[in-house]
Amino acid sequence: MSRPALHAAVLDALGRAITSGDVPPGAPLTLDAIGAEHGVSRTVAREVMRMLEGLGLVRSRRRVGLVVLGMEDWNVLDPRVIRWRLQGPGRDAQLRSLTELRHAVEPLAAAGAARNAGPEVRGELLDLARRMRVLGEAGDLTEFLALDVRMHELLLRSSGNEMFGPLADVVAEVLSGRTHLGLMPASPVPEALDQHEALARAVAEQDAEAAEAAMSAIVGEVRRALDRRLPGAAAPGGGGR
Amino acid sequence: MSRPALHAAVLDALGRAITSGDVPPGAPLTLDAIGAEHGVSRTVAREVMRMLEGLGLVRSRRRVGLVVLGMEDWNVLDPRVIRWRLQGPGRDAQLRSLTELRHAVEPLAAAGAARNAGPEVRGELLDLARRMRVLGEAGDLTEFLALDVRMHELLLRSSGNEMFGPLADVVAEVLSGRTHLGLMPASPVPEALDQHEALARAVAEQDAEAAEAAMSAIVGEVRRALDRRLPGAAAPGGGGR
DNA sequence: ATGGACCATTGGTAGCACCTTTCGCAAGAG
DNA sequence: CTCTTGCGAAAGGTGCTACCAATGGTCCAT
Repeated sequence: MSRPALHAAVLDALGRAITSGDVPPGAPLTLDAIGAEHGVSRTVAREVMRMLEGLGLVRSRRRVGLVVLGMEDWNVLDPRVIRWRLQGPGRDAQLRSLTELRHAVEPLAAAGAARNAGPEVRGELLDLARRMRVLGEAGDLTEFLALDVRMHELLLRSSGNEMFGPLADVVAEVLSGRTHLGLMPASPVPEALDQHEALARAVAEQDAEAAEAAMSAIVGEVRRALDRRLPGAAAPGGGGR
Repeated sequence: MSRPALHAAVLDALGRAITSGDVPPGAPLTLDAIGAEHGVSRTVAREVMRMLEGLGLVRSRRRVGLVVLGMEDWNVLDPRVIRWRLQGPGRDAQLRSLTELRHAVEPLAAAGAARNAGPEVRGELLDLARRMRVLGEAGDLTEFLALDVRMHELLLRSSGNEMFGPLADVVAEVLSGRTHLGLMPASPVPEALDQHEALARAVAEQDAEAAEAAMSAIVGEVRRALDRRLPGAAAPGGGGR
């Protein structure tokens, strides 16, 4: 609280309100209204507005104020937007989208890591896989989650592609969201442990193809589990509008 | 130019300066300096700073001013950061990274589009492929580029995953950058035309697997062409530091 | 319908009080 | 003489208020 979290607080409130659909697209806001609502001055309201504008959540127009934009204009890849959407009603859809994104990116990242990771990273991966087995079989979900997150982060950041690194936060959110939402079995299934071990070994042996396959298997399994638990929009064959 | 564009101009200048490495990480800026440098008031400088902060380019600290952050903190997925990096010295690396990202995402997006796209989109895709062949064989690179961009955009936006849509801008940048950089042959190779046609047909027939394969072939070819023209960091087998 | 006047609201500037953080300097200890 | 400790001052972001300019809806008059 010692931090001047003034901007952050207002930004968070507005961001959540918009991404949750609480403030629908097209709704008009004004700086004064924001200022009054949150008890801040016009200046800070303006700066918050600039940030929201940067995130594509609103657009500022003279005489009319701030117009809330629709999801098609949002910077849905921005970590803040992701986090906001992950709370609020769009959570399931967001989780599904992010998992598909993971399915796209992580296998390639694993392959890249197999090619680029240094000996230190390779060692840590093996160590992580080993400890995951121990903790997984012991049923310690919390610690298991931490290792899981760490492994994926390590791979994304060692992939040699700086565009993949930031997705580590996303993966962390998805994994922890999945765990805390009770979408995980009480104890990780043995297959998951095997797959992570295979993944770590593939990277350690610099076998890009095997790493890609292993990661693809892991995320694919996650995706299938998600579809099983959250029946919804993914029904194939339905024509769009 | 009718727009005041004051913020935008300063933001652009600062963003380019930072992402190009012209202003190195750790360098100190102050609001007053920014204001004086660009002839704007402190307020504008502050709002620009807030946007830069939102992009992860700088961090504001009391008494010290704005410290420029390193690339690991940048929001490298933000369209503005991408655009800035696409100009300036990091261009090649950026092009390579983005192409790899495309390689990750676009095949899945194509598969999604095959499942989700409505008849209207499917029709437009077929039409696009047809016109691409005509223009490609005529050697009209500019118009060809426009159609190419449109096709990829259509697929990304129809993929049913809202996380993929924003990447359409990225793809557009990459494609146009590639063309304008002379990385394209004077006339598109027939294979590319065939592949795009196969892609459009696969989506039209709602054959997700074929669409994924076709798109993978397209982007894979692009990637290989890029590696051929820009020898560099991608050498496999080299251990990290 | 069309043109013009009005005015709400953002865009931009200026200056102020406040508070945190850092730096420099001085004094004392070893 | 050097190193540590502590204190005070300055620097610079944080937040506020007040003010004017620009602009584009809105609405009225013709």
